[in-house]
Amino acid sequence: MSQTEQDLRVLRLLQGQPDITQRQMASELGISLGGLNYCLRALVEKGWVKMDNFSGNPNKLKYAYLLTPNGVRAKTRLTAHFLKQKLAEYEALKGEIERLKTEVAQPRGSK
Amino acid sequence: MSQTEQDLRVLRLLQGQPDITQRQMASELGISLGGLNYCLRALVEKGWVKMDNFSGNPNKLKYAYLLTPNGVRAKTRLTAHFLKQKLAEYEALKGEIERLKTEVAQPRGSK
DNA sequence: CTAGCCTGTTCAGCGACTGAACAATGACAT
DNA sequence: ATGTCATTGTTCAGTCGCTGAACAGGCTAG
Repeated sequence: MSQTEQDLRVLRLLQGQPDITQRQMASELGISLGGLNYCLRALVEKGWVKMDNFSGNPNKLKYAYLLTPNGVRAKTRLTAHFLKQKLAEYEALKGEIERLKTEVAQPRGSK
Repeated sequence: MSQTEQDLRVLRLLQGQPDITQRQMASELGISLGGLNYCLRALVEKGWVKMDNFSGNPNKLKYAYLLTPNGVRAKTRLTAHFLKQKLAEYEALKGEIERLKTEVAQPRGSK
């Protein structure tokens, strides 16, 4: 999976559910905790996600992961980008599948 | 891309064109020369591909990359495997595309 | 106060590469 | 023969996106 696609999946998850633990995110996306932390850090670095202390207590470990305005814009842009890309993929798969069917039906070297 | 899919792409390339340079292969597959060499080495290690000196001269650098009998069997098996997987991917993409269309049409936070 | 649980953080290691340098060979011109 | 050059495969340090495991800080129940 490409990094930008992973980004979009995280953004989608957070927009619907800002108060979610990193472990829940990781499980939802099917990756490890360390891996998710790595992705999330990159999103914060890009300014797309902000980690806010939950309920205003400065010493709590639990965070809310909020999309910044730039994050919302990025999500819209990425969504459009992947819609386009996935439509192309879809068409490409048709051809790929036909080719595979042919090869399975008539393997070279068969008698 | 998964390693096994990359394997299949290399096998397909070689079955059609055993006398091809590593640079041509890399270019065809859209990866670097070092990367292709890495993949190819793994295929030789698995016994799916044999590197033969071209034209019987033991000191030539140019090789022919031949599929072994096991290589041919592996290619058939992988082809069937990916046919099945890609049909599933195809179905999954339909849903994914519909979801993306909805999000593009009705972005959250729009007035 | 202590034990246990839930948080996020960190880090060594790994797989699949990239990019660049390198080395061996053959062909060609001088 | 000798020097140059293009063409080949090989090697290696470094990067990226992770995994799995250990770690540390804070809350809650007993």
